[in-house]
Amino acid sequence: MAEETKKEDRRVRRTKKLLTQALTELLQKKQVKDITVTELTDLADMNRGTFYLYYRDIFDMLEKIEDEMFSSLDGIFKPLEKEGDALQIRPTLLALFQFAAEHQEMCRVLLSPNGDMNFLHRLNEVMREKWRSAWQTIHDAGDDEFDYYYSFVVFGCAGMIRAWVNRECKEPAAEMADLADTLLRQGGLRAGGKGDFPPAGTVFPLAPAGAPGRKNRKEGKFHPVDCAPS
Amino acid sequence: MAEETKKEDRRVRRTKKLLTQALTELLQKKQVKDITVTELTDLADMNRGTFYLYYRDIFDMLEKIEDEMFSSLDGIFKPLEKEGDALQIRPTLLALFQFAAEHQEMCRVLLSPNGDMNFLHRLNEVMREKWRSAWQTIHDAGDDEFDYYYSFVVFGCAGMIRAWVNRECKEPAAEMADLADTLLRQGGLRAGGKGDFPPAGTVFPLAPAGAPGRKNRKEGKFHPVDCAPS
DNA sequence: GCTATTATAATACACCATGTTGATTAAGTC
DNA sequence: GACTTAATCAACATGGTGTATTATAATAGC
Repeated sequence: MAEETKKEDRRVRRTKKLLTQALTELLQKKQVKDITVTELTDLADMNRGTFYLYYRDIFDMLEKIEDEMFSSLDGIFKPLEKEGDALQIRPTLLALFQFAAEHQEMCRVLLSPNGDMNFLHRLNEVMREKWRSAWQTIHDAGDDEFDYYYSFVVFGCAGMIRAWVNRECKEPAAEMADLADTLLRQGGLRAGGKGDFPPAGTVFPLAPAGAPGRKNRKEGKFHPVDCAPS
Repeated sequence: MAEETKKEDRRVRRTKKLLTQALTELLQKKQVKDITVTELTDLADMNRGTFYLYYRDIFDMLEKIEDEMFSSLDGIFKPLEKEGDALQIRPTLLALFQFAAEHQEMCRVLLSPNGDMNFLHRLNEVMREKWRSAWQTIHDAGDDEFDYYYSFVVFGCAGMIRAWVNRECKEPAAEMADLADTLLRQGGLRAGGKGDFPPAGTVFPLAPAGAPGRKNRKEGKFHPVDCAPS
């Protein structure tokens, strides 16, 4: 990952930065497949040949950007998984949402309709082993169930992140981590409910226009659970 | 959607079918962006110009295929949402997994690393209103929370489907619906657990090599909950 | 079965982004 | 200030694209 410890030439940094900015801008308007190298370098105001000095094509560039994002994500996770230590679900969730906030624009683009499935795939890969230990600690079930479980969890969190960055990360990351934590522990239907939770098999009537709810709602706060200190 | 009620010419059906087959085959090996019209029609053994009679480019073709999939999904959902009737979570989940099984190959491709984010986006749109009523029935929370909730649910289910179709839908759709139902009602961590579920904030120790669990596991069955009759 | 209709094949064409090269100029490093 | 490296510029062959035109085959309707 960090095979280039020595700092890059200032010109290289500048070039890559300009290209990344231009790509981010273009991705707001059009799909990746419709972006040409010509228009990218044109927007970045540099020679087209310069692009090929670093990237094979637009998709390759996107992948390299994701590389950097994931190596930064690894950096966030590392202190949480010292060998022999413990996996902490809440701090891991918090780290994930902080990561999303830091790379807000790119996350918004990558999880948008024009986005990149490979991003989700790689996120899945990265998270997998982190959750396996927690899963095995409390479950009898085998690998198959774990596969479905963690796929649900990671994709579910990605969905939350998608909605969150689309609202420009209005809520603090800690709140999102709390919400995700609650969803994971209490279930999507139960979390935040009124208390009289219907059992499985319950048929929910279609809510009328002036539906109940949303009155005694705490200002900007969801349903905080206590948080494990790091 | 069904703007063409009159049956298409047999030749048209044949052409579209051959093209779809060829595209599905190519998508197993390479990314959408690397597939050319030339090689597609070459594989389908037809003239290149014929492709342009129906599609603008490869991506347009993929989108049209998704159109047909979603209209079929609508067909599955319709009988479940008669006006004035009730939204039934479990049957809806079952319909979703049956839909995925029917379009197994295409779902596998669309949710793969080479897949299409727009597919997830459209799935999100379709499911949104179906869950809102159930949400409002039992929650005080407002729209923001709902956004995060349903994004979590839909993406989470998509993750499960992804893992499922990657295993060639080994388990019956009903089992997957049960598992999803349990995940939604009891939470991802609690579902299938040993009973002594740790409270929020618990720190999970990293599981040792020969971890406990996976012994008294029921053959091919997860954790069935009772199912609401339609 | 015959005819009118329509889809596909066959071929040709201009267009443009691509990817690469070699020489030149500019910028950064030490 | 000299050395090193990055970015520019111009040029080029390549290949897929999208479209048009004509010919041929399959289909649908009666």
